[in-house]
Amino acid sequence: MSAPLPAVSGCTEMLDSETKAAETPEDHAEELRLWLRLLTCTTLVEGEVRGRLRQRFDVTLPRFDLMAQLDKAPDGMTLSDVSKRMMVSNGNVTGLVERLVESGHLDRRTSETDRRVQVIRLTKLGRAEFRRMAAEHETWIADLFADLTPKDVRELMRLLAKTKASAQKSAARRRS
Amino acid sequence: MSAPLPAVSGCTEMLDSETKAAETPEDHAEELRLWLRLLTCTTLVEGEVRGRLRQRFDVTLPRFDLMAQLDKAPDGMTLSDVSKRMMVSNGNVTGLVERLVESGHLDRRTSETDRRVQVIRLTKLGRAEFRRMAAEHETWIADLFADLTPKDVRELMRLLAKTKASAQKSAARRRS
DNA sequence: CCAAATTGTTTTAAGCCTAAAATGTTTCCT
DNA sequence: AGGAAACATTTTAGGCTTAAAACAATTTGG
Repeated sequence: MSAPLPAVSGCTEMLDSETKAAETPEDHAEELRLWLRLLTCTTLVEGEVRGRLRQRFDVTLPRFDLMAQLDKAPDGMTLSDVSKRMMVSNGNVTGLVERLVESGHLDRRTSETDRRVQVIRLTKLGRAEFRRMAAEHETWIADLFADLTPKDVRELMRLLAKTKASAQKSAARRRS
Repeated sequence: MSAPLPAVSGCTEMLDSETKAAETPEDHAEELRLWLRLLTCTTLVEGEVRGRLRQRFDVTLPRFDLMAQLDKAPDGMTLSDVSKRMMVSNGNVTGLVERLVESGHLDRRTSETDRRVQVIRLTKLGRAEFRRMAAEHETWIADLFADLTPKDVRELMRLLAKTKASAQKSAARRRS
């Protein structure tokens, strides 16, 4: 539709692209490019945030992310909840929590009504440190996205919501 | 400007938000939400692609990404080039290449004009396997983004380009 | 009631990833 | 020429991440 492709696809000119669409090896180069650009943006921002967190607070991004989840849940969360929210594996959370309990940022206890469940919370220290980091973090993000107008931001939010829904649908389709 | 904030910022009503902008503790909640949504989308798609690559081809995403870089460079690339393109650390590439040479997908040789430099290329096997994977990969991406119209895709490309430029500028600002 | 399925978590094995230090090579400058 | 700076890569130490298997506790359906 727009970008010229390198002379790779060996198909000859389509005479009737409308009616023969189903038989054409479809061109998804645009979607591919979109995915790469999405990934680039995320990698870029994530790398910056990671580096600043390390330099300023000597903390890793996964630890910060975990604390961010807990900050929104004053009554604590189960490990499964955290793992779903963060979209990482269960085993990953186990280790992360271990280290944060060790450093005094988290409190972990077994649920009294279901002894399978571990409930974790921020400690006073953990909450205080997180708030300090979060405040600065917000300014970094603002700076990283500074060239976007409020309209750009709104539009991106809308399109990314649509993207997320599309991807979730596709993922569900595969699982079924 | 748009979303109501929880009663956290203790400042009283602004009478003149235009002229006093510099003194207000600024609200960057929208950018923060945008960042989280961007991250969610990427994580979602990345997770799907990772899982499908493993199931269908028993290959990891980083290996696939590295082969994708090399497929575009028939004359090979240096490790530094690869590391810059992939936006990962040098040491990371060293290990990745090691394993791919081991499995017969990559060929690595020391440059004859500069003995510091290692040039890597896809082997015949590596190229063939990559092409097979890439063809399928493209259909996965198309499916994951299927609900986006061509216009959505164009608009996202534009806005993400702007986002990338903004983030790069911010990162450069910090490094200087 | 009790076996089977389900759920929540941890463990394991392997690989990915980073920052920083170390190593080897080339270039630059006087 | 010869030492300093720059460059490309590897090594190191530590942490992150995953999938799959193992374990423990609860729920479910005969």
